[in-house]
Amino acid sequence: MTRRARGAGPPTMADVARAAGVSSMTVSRALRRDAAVNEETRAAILDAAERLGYVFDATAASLRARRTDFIAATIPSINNANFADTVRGLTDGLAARGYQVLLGYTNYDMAEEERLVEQLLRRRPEAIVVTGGRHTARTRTLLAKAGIPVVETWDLPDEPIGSVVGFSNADAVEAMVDRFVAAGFRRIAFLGGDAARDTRGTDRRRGFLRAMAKHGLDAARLIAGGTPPISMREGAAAMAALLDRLPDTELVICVSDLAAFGALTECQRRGLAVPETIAIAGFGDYDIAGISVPTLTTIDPFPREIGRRAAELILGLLDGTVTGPRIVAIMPQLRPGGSALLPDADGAGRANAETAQKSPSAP
Amino acid sequence: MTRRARGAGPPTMADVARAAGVSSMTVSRALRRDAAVNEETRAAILDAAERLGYVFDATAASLRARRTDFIAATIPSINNANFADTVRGLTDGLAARGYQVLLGYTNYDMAEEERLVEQLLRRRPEAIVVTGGRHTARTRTLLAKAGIPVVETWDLPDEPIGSVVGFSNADAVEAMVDRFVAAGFRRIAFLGGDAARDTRGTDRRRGFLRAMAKHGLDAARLIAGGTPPISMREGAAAMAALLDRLPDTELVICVSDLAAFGALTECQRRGLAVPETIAIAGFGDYDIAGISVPTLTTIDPFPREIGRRAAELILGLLDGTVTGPRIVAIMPQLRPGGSALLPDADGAGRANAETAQKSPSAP
DNA sequence: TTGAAAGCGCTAACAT
DNA sequence: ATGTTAGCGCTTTCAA
Repeated sequence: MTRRARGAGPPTMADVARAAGVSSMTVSRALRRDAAVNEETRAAILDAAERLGYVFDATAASLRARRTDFIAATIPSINNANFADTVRGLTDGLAARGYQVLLGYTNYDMAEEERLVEQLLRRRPEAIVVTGGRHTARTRTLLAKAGIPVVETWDLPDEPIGSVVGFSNADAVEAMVDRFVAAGFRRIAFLGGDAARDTRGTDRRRGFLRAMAKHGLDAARLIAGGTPPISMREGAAAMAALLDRLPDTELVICVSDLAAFGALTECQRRGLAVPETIAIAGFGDYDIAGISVPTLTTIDPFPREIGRRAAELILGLLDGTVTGPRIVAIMPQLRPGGSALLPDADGAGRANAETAQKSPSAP
Repeated sequence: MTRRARGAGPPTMADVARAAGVSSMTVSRALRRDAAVNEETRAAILDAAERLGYVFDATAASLRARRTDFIAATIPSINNANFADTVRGLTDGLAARGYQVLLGYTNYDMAEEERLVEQLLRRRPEAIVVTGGRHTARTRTLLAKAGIPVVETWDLPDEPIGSVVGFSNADAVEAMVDRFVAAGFRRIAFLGGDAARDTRGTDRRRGFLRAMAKHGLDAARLIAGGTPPISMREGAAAMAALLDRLPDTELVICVSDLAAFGALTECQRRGLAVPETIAIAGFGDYDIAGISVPTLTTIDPFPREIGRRAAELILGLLDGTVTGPRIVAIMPQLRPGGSALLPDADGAGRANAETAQKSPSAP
C-alpha cells in the first residue's frame, strides 16, 4: 500500500506481484522451482519480474527463512595453489547444492583468523571450514558455540572442535624420511621457515626431527629461509646458505615444493647436479613438481580432495544424513620424482580416492 | 515479550538488552563505536553480550540499514597467482573500511560468469568487480541496471559498463614484439591456448598478430597448447610441437609465464640452450619468472595494483569522493630476463606505482 | 543519553 | 493453487 513511489529503490516482490496481478506469496513461490504454481501464472510472474528488472533479495529471504545458504571458509592465503585447490573442491561441491562460499584469508596469523572468524559468523553461515587445528582460545570458543558444523582441515588436531578433514603433516614427513633413510640417505637437512607462524610447516619440521631421532641420525641440519610461508626465492637463498655451511649434505627436505624448486634453481646456478650431488624433496605436489627438470620428489596431500570431502561432509551434516562430527583422514602420498631418487616400492597410486572415512566417537 | 523460551535459537539484541536492563536500541548503539552511549551502560551491555555469547546478526542489520557491506568480485580462476594478487589488493583495500569481499570464480566461462553475477547481485553487494571487458549481453544488462558501481578489470574495454581498472593486453604484447623486432628477432612464434575462452589470451595473440603484420613479418607461427588457460605442462607440450615443426624459430612469445616456463623446461629436456638457441618470453611476472634458470623475460601487469586501485575507486565512488565512472589505466612493464635478451633501454622500473589516473568523460 | 514505534523484503504457517 | 497474517533481528526515525 505504501509501495514504490517510483524510484524508491529497486523493485520488490510486491512490485512484481502487483504487475502480475497476484499476491507476493505467489511470486515467492513462482521464483522457486519447487512450489506448486499454475504454469501460466508463473510465466506471467517471470515475465513481469524480467520487465521490471527485479532482482531477488537474498538478505531478506535469509532473515525470514533463517537460512543464509552461506558456508564460511578461511584459508591462510589465497595465493597458494594448495589452498586454492581446497577451496575449489569445497566450492564445487557446495555450489551444486545452492550454497555460496564466503571466503576469507588469515595471512597465516591466528589473531587475524580470530577477527575473520568473528566477522564471518556475523553473516550467519550454516557451516564453517577453517584451515589447521591450531587457533586462539577465543576462536575455538566462537566456533564451538556457533551452533553450526565446524570442519578443521589440513591437519589432524588432537582435540578437534568439530569435524576434521585432514592428515598429520608430521607423520607425512616422518614417513618420507623413513623411506629416504631406508634408501641409504644419512646427512639429511630440513629447509623451512624461521617462525612458528605456519603451523603446518612447523609440524613438518617436527616430523623430520622425530624421524631423524628415531633413526639415530643428526637432526641439526635445519635451515631457516625466512618468514613462513617461504617463497621460491627464499628457498633458493636458504639453499645457498646450506651449500655454504654444510656442503656435505646428501638430501634436503623442503617445507614445500616452492621452497624445493627455489633450492633446485640454486643448485642449477652453481652447476651442482640434482639428484647426483645433492637430492631435494618437497611437499605439496604443486604443478611445478611435475614439470621442473628434474621433477620434484614430493608428497601429495590431495588438496582438492580435502575440499571435496569437507563439502560432502557439510552437506551430510546439514541434511541430517550424517550425525555428529566426523574425522575424515586423508592419506598423503609420496610422489617419486627425479630430484631425490628412491628405490621402487608401493610409492605411487591414488589409494586415497577410495579411502573409507574413519569415524571415531568424536568429541 | 514472546522472546527466548530458552533454546529458541541464538541470543538476539533483545536478549542482551533484557540482561543489561536497557532497550535493544541502546544495545544497538553500544555495539557500534560511533553512537553516544553512557560508558557504564556500554560496559554492562558488552559484558552481557559476552556472557550470553551474543553474535551480531549482519543479515538483519543489512536488511534494515540497506547496507550489506558486501563488495562482489568475480575472477576467472582462484587458482591463478595473478588474479589472486588482484583479489588481495582488492580485499586489503576494502577490509580496512569494513567491507567484505564476496568472491566467485567463473572458470573462464562467460555463461558461468552470468550465473555467478546474477547470484552475487541477489546478495545486494554495494559494488561489483568483474574480470575482463567481455561478457554476455545479459551480464552487461544485469550489471548496468544493478544501480551500484561496476568495475571491469584486466582489460580496457571499448564500451565499459561503468569504471575500469586495466590495460590493453593486445597493446602490451604488441609493444613487446616491437622491442624484440628492434632487437633483431624475425622468426617469432606465439604460444597460447586453442580457444577463445580466455579473452585476455586471445587479446594477447591479437597484439602479436598486429605487431607482426605491422613489421611485415610472417605471423603464421601460432602454436595452440590446449584449452586455455594453458598449464606449464601444456606449455611444454606445445613447445615440443613447435620445436618439431618449426625448429628455426628464434623466439617464442607465450601467453603466460606458466606456459613459458613449461616451454623452457622442454628446451632443457632437449638440451637446447635458452636464450642462445631459442628465446622465450612470457606474460604476467609470476614468481617463477624471477627464479627460473634462466629467469623469464616477461611483462608485469601489476595484478595487485589493479586490485588496490579498484578498491580505492570503489571507496571513492561509495563515499561520494569520486563521482561517475572512471577509467584507470594500468601500464604494464616489460621485465627483461635471461630467457630472451634485449639490449638495454628504458626497460625496468616501477613507473606504474606513481601513475596518475586518467579520467576521460566516461560513459 | 535513551526509548518506542515502525518496517526493511521476504517466507513460514495457516487458511481456503 | 493461491492468499492472509505475522514476524525474522535489526536500525531508522522520531520523541523525550
